[in-house]
Amino acid sequence: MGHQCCSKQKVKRGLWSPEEDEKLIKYITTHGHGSWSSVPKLAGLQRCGKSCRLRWINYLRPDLKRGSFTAQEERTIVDVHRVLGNRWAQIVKHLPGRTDNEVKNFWNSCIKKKLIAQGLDPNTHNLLSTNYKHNYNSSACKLSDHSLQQPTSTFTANSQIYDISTEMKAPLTPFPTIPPAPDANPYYPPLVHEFSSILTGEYPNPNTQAFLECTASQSSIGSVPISSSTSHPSEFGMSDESFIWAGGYEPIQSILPEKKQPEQQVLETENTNELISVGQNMDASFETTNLGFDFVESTLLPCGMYYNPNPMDQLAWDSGFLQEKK
DNA sequence: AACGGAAGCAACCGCGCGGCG
DNA sequence: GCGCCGCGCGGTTGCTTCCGT
Repeated sequence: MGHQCCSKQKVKRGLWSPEEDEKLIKYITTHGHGSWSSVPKLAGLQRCGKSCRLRWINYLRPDLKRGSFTAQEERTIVDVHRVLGNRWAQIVKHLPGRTDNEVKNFWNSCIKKKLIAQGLDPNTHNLLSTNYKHNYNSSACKLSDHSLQQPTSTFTANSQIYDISTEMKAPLTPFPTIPPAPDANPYYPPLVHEFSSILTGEYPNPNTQAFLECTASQSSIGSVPISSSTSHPSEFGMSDESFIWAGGYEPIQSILPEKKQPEQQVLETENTNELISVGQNMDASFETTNLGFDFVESTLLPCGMYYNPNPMDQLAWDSGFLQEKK
């Protein structure tokens, strides 16, 4: 049975041939898609409009990013999914060049299994029972596990800023309980409660200390430094890859930050691809601050905790400079 | 080399929503 | 208000490729 939209036509189904692709590309790049239902006829295709639309959006669009997901994209997906659930169309808005279908497939084929293998319920992102985890361990994804070894999160405050305001499934419930520390869970690396103490700690690499002191000393609310950073680890001879966040799992209660102008928060992140994309995400988030929501600084943690990341933390998270890799 | 199961991914299906007459 | 239509979305299917035996 064909689609409703094309029940009167004889339509082809299944995989698209290169010739069909060519016809569709040629038509849309020349005329735009307009009404999808009329595209097949006008483009000379024996397909239904729905199929044309899907083919264009998921495969032929020129702005698509091909190739496997990066660790950063993976973290973004997890972060946003934690807030939105399976709303792929919303999730994919935070992954330029990706399609909802692609993200959905990636989630189902890989991330979901990774989360389960780590003892996390992929639906709720909360801890699973031991038995459940055990039962799924054997089916863990065999794809690259870079994200398991090196946290590279953007922490996507942008997506959560926007989506919390408009689409959050449940209200934030700050700190019902503090869960035990998961074992080096890459999806939920610890956050910055001990950030300020780190600043006064001792580091084998003096550059680390210098960088931390320089970049995170602007101001603070409570024990949480609120700062903008104009520095980059590389300026202190630090390699992005040489540091990872590996602290304890100690969430911090959200403290509403001072209202800050978005421009003040923009990081200079041109030095690595990783940080460039951080900057892009941050820029996107700043746009949403125009909406005037009070919780623009909030983001979610597992188990209903939340925390307000600031740009310094964002950078810290991504470059992983807070502690040296063992 | 052959086979079977698992994984990956493109495409389909059905439903809900919004615009319009 | 109602029905129709087109579109977009999320879930699912099924084909292809990969990988271990």
